[in-house]
Amino acid sequence: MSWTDERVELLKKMWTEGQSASQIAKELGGVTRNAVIGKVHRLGLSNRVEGAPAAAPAASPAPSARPAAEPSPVAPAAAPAAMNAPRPEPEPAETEPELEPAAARPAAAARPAPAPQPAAPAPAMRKTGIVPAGQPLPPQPSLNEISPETLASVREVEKRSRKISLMELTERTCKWPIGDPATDHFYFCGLPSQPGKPYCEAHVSVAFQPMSARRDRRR
DNA sequence: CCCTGATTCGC
DNA sequence: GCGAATCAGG
Repeated sequence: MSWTDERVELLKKMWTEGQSASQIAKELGGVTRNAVIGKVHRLGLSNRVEGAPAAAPAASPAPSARPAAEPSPVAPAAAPAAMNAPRPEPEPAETEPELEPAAARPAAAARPAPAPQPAAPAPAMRKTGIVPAGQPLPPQPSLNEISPETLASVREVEKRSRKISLMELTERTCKWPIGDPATDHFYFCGLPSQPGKPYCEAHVSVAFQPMSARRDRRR
């Protein structure tokens, strides 16, 4: 493989968007992330600053937070297929890469995760009256069990998700489903999952919640 | 161990 | 110019 104009352009685009070198390499095919990085430097666009820190931080296991206790899963296998039905399209289109690093994950930091109790079964879906494609949706945490901050960060993440298909899921990709499985607008988050967990940081914070937090929020 | 980008240097 | 190997770091 060689650096054709097209490939270079895709490289530039993805790098500008904040994609990691490995993701770019995967997309291009036939090159390693080293090749991508090398090319990036030779092109002189190494300075990726200027409001585009997107790349999923491949976070290292937080040492201080989350001691020994594991939070109780809200609905591990269940899918939050349609968090709220009125949502039209998750499509970010070709808009600005508008990003805010710090604000993107406030909820995760704000959840110390105390000792968990046995998880209660996921509550049945609230009567919203909207069933997009005829098929019943899987059980999912109701909206009033998710803190507004967490919800907001999740929505942000979903805009930035890699939108991968079932076949593209691996051990280390977030398996959080987005959209309605019965429609064309269905995909998986695909961002790097937390080590040992099926979801990325943001979705872990929704799926795994301490009982106390859930109790406090329940109505 | 997973990942990130940066640098070096033989080709 | 290219990119594997290596380095430094989260």
